[in-house]
Amino acid sequence: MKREPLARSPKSGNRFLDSAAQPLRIVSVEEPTIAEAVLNAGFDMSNCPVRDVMDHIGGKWSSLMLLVLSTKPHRFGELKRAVPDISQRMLTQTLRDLQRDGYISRHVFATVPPSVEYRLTPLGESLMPALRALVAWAVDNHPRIAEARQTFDAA
Amino acid sequence: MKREPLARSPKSGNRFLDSAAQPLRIVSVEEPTIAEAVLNAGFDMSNCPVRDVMDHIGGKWSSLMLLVLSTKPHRFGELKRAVPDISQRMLTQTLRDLQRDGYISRHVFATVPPSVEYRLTPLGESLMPALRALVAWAVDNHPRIAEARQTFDAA
DNA sequence: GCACATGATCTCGTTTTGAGACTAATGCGA
DNA sequence: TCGCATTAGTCTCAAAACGAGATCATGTGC
Repeated sequence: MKREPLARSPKSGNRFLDSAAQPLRIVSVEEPTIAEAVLNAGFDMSNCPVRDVMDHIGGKWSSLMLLVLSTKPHRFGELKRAVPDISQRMLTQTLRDLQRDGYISRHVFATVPPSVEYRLTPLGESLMPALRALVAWAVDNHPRIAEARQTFDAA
Repeated sequence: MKREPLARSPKSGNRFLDSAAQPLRIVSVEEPTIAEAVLNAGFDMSNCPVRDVMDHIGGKWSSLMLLVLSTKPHRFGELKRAVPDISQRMLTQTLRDLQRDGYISRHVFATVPPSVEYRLTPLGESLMPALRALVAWAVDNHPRIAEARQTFDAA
């Protein structure tokens, strides 16, 4: 259990507005509250869906799983072989989290040995364009990132 | 040990499928390898840029930082206030990782007390459209996810 | 019997994250 | 002048997440 820590308690709340009461001295630019920043980004912070969603699909294996499942449904063992360096433990957990959030569905076949198939739900499908866009960006800009990293590490 | 509290050592920074050290096992006969799956998704797995990039911008705070910085440059303290529930330690680390990968730049002003400003680089800016698309999706679909989660937890 | 394959869980140890105290030089009020 | 706040971080320690491997139940082929 204890699968909850990922879901931040709502009352650990973000008080974005108290910053408005803090005038700055040195660099006199007034700062936007998180509410503003986030509104500029195009969403409402009131119940912070961003972190709620991003923390899940941004998990170490989640996006990779979704990507693999977007090609066709996979069984547990297929996924394990498709992503060789995921531990069985994390595979189980990632799949369950994805299922819990409604991105994928799980179908058990009472064969012997039993087999379990995972596939994207419509909700999961609807995420793919945005996810692929991010992946495409990653591919295009990976060299630049590698270069920046090298430069940084040299210093 | 390997405390290295803040500076992630360059060598440990690449623990995701180091393509050189751990070649993909193309063992499966009947199912698509990760390489195939990922090629279908539109990129080359040979040096796995996806996890390399996704694991960073998909980090717990990275995307939020980028989002906030996309509105305007921020100082350290501003960021801290803008995202009240990030610890100073994680803020420092997130910013340094982002800087290392070339998403943001860091400018120190020798005022007193000293101030440090962070801002998006052109590379960071170029990521924003894709990131915003993901955020937009998150906002649009958050209710569905919450519902799925509730349904799942009920069972 | 015995090994094998399935999907999943348990235990253990390592890595990453979180909470909070602590640093430096200086400005401010009392 | 004492004390306290400011700046951007660092340090320590505990908690959480993660990884590797063993284990489980069960039926098939040998």
